[in-house]
Amino acid sequence: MNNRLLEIYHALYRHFGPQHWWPGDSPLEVMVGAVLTQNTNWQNVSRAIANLKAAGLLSLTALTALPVEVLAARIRPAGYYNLKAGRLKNLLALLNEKYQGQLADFLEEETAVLRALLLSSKGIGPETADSILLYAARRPVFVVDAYTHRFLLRHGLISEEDDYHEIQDLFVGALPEDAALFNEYHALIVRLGKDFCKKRQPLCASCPLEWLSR
DNA sequence: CACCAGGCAAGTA
DNA sequence: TACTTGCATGGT
Repeated sequence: MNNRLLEIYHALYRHFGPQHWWPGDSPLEVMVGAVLTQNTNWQNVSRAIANLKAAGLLSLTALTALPVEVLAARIRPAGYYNLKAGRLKNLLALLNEKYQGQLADFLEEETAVLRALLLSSKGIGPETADSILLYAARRPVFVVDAYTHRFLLRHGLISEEDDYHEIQDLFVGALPEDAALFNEYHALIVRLGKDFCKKRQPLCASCPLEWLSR
């Protein structure tokens, strides 16, 4: 029934080509970006990360030493800056207290352990945790975001009440457990969302997945 | 001008 | 348990 999901992947890949995600030069940058992009346009997140880089602050020690108010000021363009500065501090505290600031050790933990640790940090929910697992730790974990939910709903592949884990299991059940595939698939879904599946456009006239509804 | 964007947690009933 | 609300900037 649901190897539609594999067909969809191939259709998206044919249409858009590889997306080269995640935009981030290091695992730390990916983790910071994952928090900053919560309910926020990536363009705004880029500015915030550029600010941190320009100030030489994109390291675990520098961010740890930085007062939370100063961190908030630097990530201002990403929106919710007070909230997100606190969330980043929570994550830094976890790394410092349980892993002595050794990010590499943290990222080598078993996937289930890593996920539980991330979720225990206040401000990291399922999507942010899974983004970090996939894009920073390179684990075969499928990320479900607002775009994923919307395009599946719009094409009648899920119902309103399906939650995060049910949608995630659809993909995991239908696809080979391959981190590179999950990475590309999620990136392609976001690309589809930006180009064809916005909230405003009721139905995608020139959508590359037009064949689905027949 | 209104509405939207790679969410999450806390408050209410 | 099931809604609702706060958080905030920059683009369309």
